[in-house]
Amino acid sequence: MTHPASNPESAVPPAGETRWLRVALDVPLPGLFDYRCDEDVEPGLRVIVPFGRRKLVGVVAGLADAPCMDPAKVKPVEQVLRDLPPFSPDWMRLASFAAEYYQRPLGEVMLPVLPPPLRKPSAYQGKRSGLGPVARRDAAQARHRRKAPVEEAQAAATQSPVFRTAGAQAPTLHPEQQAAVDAIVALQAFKPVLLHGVTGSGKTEVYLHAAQAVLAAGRQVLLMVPEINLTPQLEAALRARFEPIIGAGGLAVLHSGLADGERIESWSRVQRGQARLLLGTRMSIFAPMPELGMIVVDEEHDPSYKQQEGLRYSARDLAVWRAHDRNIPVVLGSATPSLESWQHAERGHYLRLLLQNRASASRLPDVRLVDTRRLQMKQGLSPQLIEAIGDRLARGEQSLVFLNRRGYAPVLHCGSCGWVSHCPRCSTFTVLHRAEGRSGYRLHCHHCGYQDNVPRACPECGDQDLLPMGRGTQRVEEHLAELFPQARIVRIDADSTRRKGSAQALFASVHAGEVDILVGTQMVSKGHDFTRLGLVGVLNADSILFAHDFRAPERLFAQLMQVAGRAGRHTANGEVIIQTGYPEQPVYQALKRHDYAGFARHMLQEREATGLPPYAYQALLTAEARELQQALAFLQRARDVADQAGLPALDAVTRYDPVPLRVVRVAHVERAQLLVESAHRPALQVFLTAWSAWLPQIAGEMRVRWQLEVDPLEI
DNA sequence: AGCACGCCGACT
DNA sequence: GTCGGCGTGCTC
Repeated sequence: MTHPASNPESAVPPAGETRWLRVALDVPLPGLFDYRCDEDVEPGLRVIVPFGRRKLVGVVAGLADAPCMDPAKVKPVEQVLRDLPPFSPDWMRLASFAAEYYQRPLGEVMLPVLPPPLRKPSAYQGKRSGLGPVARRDAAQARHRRKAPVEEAQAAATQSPVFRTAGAQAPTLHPEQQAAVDAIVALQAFKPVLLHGVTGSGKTEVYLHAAQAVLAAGRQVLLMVPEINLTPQLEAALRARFEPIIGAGGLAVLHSGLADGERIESWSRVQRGQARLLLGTRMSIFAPMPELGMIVVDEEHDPSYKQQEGLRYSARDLAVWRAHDRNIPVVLGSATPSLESWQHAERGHYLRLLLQNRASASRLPDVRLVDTRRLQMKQGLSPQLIEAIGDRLARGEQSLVFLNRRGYAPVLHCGSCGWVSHCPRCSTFTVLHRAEGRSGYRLHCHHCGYQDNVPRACPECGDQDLLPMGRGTQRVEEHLAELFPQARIVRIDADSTRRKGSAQALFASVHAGEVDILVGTQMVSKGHDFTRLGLVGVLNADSILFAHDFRAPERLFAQLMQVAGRAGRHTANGEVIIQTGYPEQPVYQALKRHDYAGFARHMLQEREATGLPPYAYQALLTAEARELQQALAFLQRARDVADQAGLPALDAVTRYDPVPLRVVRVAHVERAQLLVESAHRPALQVFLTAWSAWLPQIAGEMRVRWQLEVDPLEI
């Protein structure tokens, strides 16, 4: 490159022609980066820029009159990408808010949310790249449509015949649903709506009717769901319902399971306004939607809305922010709302709409608590549950046995010396697994993926009598097969569905009535409407209740309510049997009464008394190092800095002591954390902003990896 | 985070 | 003699 001073008239245009750009790049450095450019560039466009020895795609965050550094050191933009319209100001505001709120550089928000090829310079440079991935995809689409319009129309017509015939007409709503739709449609501005509907009450129909009104008014709709892979039914239903209104390209889908090309297509169609309805997982909160008119967050309490790596955002919280920013309604739906949302509704900040009745006119299932303390259990199954499963079998109905623990047994144990199987890389026990599809057992670590053969004898004392302790889904499945040899049993968990498409196939066999007893982890609790399922049995619920943090009861309630909701949707007398050693616990008593409101009231009182969320706002600093001591020392210094450096809002922020994580070591890395908390969100925010400026240098000196998580879900 | 430069052990 | 370990320094 020619130096401007040595050769002013060649490489560098006249001073008046140079634009100074402030560019967001995906690098862990604070702030924006200056570049010069001699074409007209609007904020929101992507550019390819040189950065050190590599090239990066960045987003133009703004223009400046002058660079923030020596102009001679400012490099020129290599290429301005115009394959998509510039990101709109509201998209830029959303990204800026997320960056500030979650304490990360803007580029670490803007770039990772793009479909991967849109942020790779190599997709635009080199002989095969043509005009870039968007143009290539557009061309391929056009070719495809020219070549095979007939086949495509036929494929669309034959696809999911059930929904096509049944779904194109919107079903009539019952009065509660109609009232909810009317209330939502009447909103002309920002207003969060908490749609509290029992399982099976037809929340989805409310979303669809409300969406239809927004689409008819010419605006776009974002519908977020916790997981999309398990519910292709919803996509098919949306297609059938809305394609007549918004056309074949009017629906787009966005989730991490899509191939790059598919993601580019959805992204570009919504950004250009061609797609009018976007169905997606949490990542779709960052989709550019220039005419967004409503956001729906289905199952808003679901922890999947919290991103657990990189930028740890809550898609639900961002949905509320984005709706506020755009002054549009946002609908949060759940049978078991998060306590945060419930409290907003209690205070009148959110409009609460209630659906109390099941749409299919079936009753809610009876919930029975079986006190396991006074019972002779058979392999973890109470006599009551065994009898109930037998009854359902005799009536030709299905039963679901829910157990949140996969594998055969949680641990292998030596009866003579007390040795238990453990992971050499982690501070965890290894879980005994029966090999899928083969005979024999293996030991698995659920934290790092380590696997080992089962030792013939105890590594400590040589005793040969090693026994599995406790039980997981595999062992329960095995025992049920012994108890009910005539029953057709299927197990659905992360192990039995590892192969791609196998989950689909297993669920299909359940739906087809080819299964009598279904054994599964939480995978089975989401979304599925099993028509012949009459009984749900819950094993080992207590372990969820006591093993975790202060949100455990809330999560357990939601999970059990959801799994209980699988029972008796279409059968006459659905029943749920919960085996517990603590039937008097409020969470179980509330479940028995189907009393979310009572449970929430109790929990909120407890949270208020103990000063926990939603009465406090939290942030968690986590450190990772080879030795726990390093991690703790880093956190202690971070805390000392907070205490001594005169940070803002100090008196409004509680700093706790650094503590090791519950599972200290994972894959030879030891972890600790430090909690900070405030009753005032803005106070916590100003504190965090000042505090986090100190952290990189401390961590650099102490050679520790760290991350700061705002509004952590688990502590 | 990358990616390079830079100074010390086991290989053709 | 080199290939390669990862320590540390920089990126508009």
